[in-house]
Amino acid sequence: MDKQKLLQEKGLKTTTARVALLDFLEQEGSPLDVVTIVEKLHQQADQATVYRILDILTKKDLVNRLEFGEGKYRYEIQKNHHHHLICTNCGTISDVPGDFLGKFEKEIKDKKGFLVKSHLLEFFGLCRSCQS
Amino acid sequence: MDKQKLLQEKGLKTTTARVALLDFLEQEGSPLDVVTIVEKLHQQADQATVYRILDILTKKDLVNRLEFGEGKYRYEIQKNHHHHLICTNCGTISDVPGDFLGKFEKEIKDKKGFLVKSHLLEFFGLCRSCQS
DNA sequence: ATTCTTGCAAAACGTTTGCAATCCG
DNA sequence: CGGATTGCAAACGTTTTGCAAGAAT
Repeated sequence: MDKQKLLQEKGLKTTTARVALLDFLEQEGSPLDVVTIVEKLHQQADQATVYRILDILTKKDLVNRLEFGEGKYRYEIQKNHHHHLICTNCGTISDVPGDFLGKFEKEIKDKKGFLVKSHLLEFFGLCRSCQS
Repeated sequence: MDKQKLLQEKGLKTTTARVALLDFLEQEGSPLDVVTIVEKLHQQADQATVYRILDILTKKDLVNRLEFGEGKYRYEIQKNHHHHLICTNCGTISDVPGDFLGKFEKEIKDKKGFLVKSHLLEFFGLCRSCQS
């Protein structure tokens, strides 16, 4: 995917830091915290810059900001709607596809009058190799 | 509910700070952040103490720790399994009862081999009075 | 040329910790 | 009495911000 075009479409200037960050997140796939991102980006962007880029990319929906109850944020490249399976033993994070809450959100609208715009759903447990 | 008994059952000493905090959270009902709790507790407990109490009460399942993507934790008194409807306009938080994910968690186990132990689910949108 | 973006350093914010004093059982 | 709990202050990790320099359109 052409990162330059992606950025232009969102009205953002093309900079090496932004392209590097997008490339990196795309290649990684799973949600990472900022310390890790800065480390792996290896000098290509200052920490403050990383925060600023992640912030603006999140607002432009190119990146997804998540919380896993760790007291910090994680970021991943935007993809099809999915949730995460977080292994509380080894820390591995895998994706689980699908948006199966639509039915329930309609129910909420009907019964409570609350109009759901988005939701946050993550699963915690044990991955296959950590069960025994 | 008798807070002293509750604490004793969990092997915790009865202190004025703990009882005050439990009373307060029970009376409030919805999830609050620590600053708010300390404020409303009005001198009945230091901030560090509040953190420590919330920590231990969370571990003992008397209190529930939540994250709403705000970069901080919120705490509520433990009640029946439920999720939250968070109005992104006025900030009001209401409960929505029910644990309807069991079916999907079984599916996850069957298809992915991942054993779900707990989940995190919150809904964001507009409450009845903020739609127009 | 003008506006946007970056690096650096400092600050802000939420949370945790060390230690001595105090309280509970 | 002895161990658990607390207050205070300091430390910590994460995130944000001010400002001057630099880069993109």
